[in-house]
Amino acid sequence: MTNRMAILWFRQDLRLDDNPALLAASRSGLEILPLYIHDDFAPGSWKIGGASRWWLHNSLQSLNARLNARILFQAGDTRAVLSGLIERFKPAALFYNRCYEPWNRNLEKNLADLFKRLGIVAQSFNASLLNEPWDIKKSDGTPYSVYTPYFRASMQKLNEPKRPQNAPDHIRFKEDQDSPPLESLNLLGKTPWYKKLEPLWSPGEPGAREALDRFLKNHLKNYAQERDRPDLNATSALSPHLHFGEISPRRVLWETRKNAALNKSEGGAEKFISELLWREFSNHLLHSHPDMAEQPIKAKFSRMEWRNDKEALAQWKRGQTGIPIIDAGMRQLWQTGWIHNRVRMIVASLLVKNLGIDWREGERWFWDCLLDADLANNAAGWQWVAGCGADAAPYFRIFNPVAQARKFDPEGKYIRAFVPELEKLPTENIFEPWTAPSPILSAAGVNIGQNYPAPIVDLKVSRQKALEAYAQIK
DNA sequence: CCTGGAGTTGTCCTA
DNA sequence: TTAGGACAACTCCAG
Repeated sequence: MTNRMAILWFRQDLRLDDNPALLAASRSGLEILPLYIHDDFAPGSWKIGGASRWWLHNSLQSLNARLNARILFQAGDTRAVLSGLIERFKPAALFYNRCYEPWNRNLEKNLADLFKRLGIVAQSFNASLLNEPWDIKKSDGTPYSVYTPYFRASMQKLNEPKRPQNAPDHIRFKEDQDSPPLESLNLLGKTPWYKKLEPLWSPGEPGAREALDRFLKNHLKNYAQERDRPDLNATSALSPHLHFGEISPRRVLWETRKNAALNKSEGGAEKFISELLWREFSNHLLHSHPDMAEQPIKAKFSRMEWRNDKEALAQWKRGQTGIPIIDAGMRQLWQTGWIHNRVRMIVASLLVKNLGIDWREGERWFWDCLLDADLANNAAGWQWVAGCGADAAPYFRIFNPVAQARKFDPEGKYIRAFVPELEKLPTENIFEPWTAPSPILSAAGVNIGQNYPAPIVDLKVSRQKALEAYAQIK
């Protein structure tokens, strides 16, 4: 005999607003048992990274508080946990939202069989994307590989978007269960390195909504102009919130359009929505190229011979390359768990094109350090920079980190924030301190090779080498 | 099947 | 100082 209860399985949808699985569960009239399973079963290098673990811990804590501390926390094999709970509670139904990593897609397929065998009604929903990756197709039925036509096709579907659904007024929980504490998931390591993140971020649904509102109020209007400026806090920084599903992309789209109509911010809104669609496009690509995180989309790139330079890689990771904008970016990543998008491109370009190191090394480092580490977005970004993506930059497009810094950090403010040893250099010298006259260096207390490294790579020479290497595999 | 237009994010040189 | 063209062709996509 079945209980009048349902399991609501939370995954990358840690919110109450516009959460279709939660809504379906609450409309079912059944008593709800909210469940979270920590099962770090991703293959190879894709175990959840250190920074993401901190975010997840805090996001779960926030969600649990919003659910009257009713979440049942479980660690272990998802199939085993679910079958055990189904045996024990005999729920009438199970509700969850889908995930899109290949291993999660496979898990969901396997679970469908399990649920069938156990005779339980399971319903899954899309809470993470505006469109399902497989719903956008060219007229011949095949997936897109170029962004712009993908964008146009998606926008047609989004002309009449579904209105985001508010959280249910009332949730009827199943009677008290003994639940292991959140701490039993062991998401936080012993070293409290993550203390430094606490003043910077607010994981959880309320923090996500605050970030959206702050962005729309202060930065949407000028987004098209200011989005590329790492020295301004002009981006939404919603990426970690979106990754963990603390805010719905439909909510973001809806509120953006509302704000744009009220404040005549159409230009900024269009650009911002286009960024939201890049997230969709990455998931579209991941769906048509499930091995995209490991293998170049353009097959000829498997012929590329990358340099195995452990020392240069380590210097890049630590922000000790001697190129200020690179070091600022890599230190921002290490210190804050996030990098401005423009700077992601610059540091990635240096690693892949100037240092000649395999893009997958950078991809893995980002995976461990980023709070917004997301398989589809991370892989798509790295493949784009490396030139092996479906829709990549022409191979001769190699960022010059000095020119980029001059253009997008014109006063050197961003560099000074993360590379304090260069703080006192005049702005005209801060972008390439190795060319500064020695009296200026001394006056600023900078001693190249002593308290700030000499550049580990000659930008001009390495650019030429990269052009040749890329010409080779054409 | 053919055709033409277009393709996130750049750099460097020249006039 | 600044604006425009070269860098290279190739693939994608819509009609």
